[in-house]
Amino acid sequence: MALESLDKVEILYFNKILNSWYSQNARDLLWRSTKDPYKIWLSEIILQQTRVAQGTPYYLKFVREYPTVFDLARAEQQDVLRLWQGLGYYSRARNMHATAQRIVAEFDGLFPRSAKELLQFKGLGAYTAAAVASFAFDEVVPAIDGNVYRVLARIFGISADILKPEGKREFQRLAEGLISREDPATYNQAMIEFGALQCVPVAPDCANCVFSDHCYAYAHQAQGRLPVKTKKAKARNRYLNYFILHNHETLVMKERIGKGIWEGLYDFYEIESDEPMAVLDSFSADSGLLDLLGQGVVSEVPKSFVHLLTHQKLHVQFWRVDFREGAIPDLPNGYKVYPLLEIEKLPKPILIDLVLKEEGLLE
DNA sequence: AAGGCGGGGTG
DNA sequence: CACCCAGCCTT
Repeated sequence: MALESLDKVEILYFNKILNSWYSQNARDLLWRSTKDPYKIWLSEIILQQTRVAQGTPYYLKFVREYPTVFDLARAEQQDVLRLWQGLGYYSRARNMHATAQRIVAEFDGLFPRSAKELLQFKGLGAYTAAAVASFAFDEVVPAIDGNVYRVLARIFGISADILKPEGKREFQRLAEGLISREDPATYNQAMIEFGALQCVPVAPDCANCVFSDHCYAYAHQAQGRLPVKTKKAKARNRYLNYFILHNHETLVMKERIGKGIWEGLYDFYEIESDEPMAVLDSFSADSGLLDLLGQGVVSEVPKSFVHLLTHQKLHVQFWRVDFREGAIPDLPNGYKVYPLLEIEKLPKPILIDLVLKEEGLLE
């Protein structure tokens, strides 16, 4: 479709095609059959940068464990993180918890009804605020996520960078013109669904698309280069050495404090370097560790893993260090001894959880 | 404006 | 292997 000549008739035509497609192809997703703003908000936070298939089990767990915003607000942050474990981007869980507490304390548990008001809460950005206001309260605001950017860029041939503010404004203007005034919620759901099912990132089936006669990208074979997104830096390497200090019934762990990956989660005694290093070199950087190892028994050869994050490539080695009877001595600040039975309750990076299970220290 | 933040699926 | 995913926050 030609963007310059977009008029009322074309907008109506666009919505007619989109609605028709959606009525025949929409998936039956749990959070679509409710108008409860709490559940809609919960689903949107979980689905940020997360596929439906991956997020659905977590949505079910959270709705069961915390059926209302009051239940979530009352929970301990550690329990919320534990339920979130494995989903990634853990700041989402911390922000969601803080927002639930604000909604209860300042708004009697009632979500404000406009996207503009919803933006004040942690974890609610432009997309999520619009999604909640539209889905729960039928506000006429376009919810533009990665799917929608892709659909708009391709059909209308827009080459503005979707990661830059200027580009976002251009898509925002276009979407504000397209959105249905009569049923904005269905319009938003349909756009997102169309991007997720039909106008997919790689190798879309354009020959069998309801917009094939009107799509700029199909006409110009530009599907591969639209939308335009500036590239992100390559992942940097990090080298983590973990020592699993334990005896028969206890295990040493620490909470990750402050900025960086896995904030608020628990892992083991750790030594890190920016380069691959001989194990002995790492020890010399930590005299306390030498003392500890001297009093324990390094019971297994190291196990190594490569754990990929979007922005970091972690090269991780684990050692088991067994202490016989009695206490594990002289731990540095932050490290604590936990009974094995309590380890299960702690929120942990998925890699740490995996190793604990492999080592038979956790069910 | 740029960088940081998880984990899993797909070709 | 690269690329992507119902983005947001901090600096």
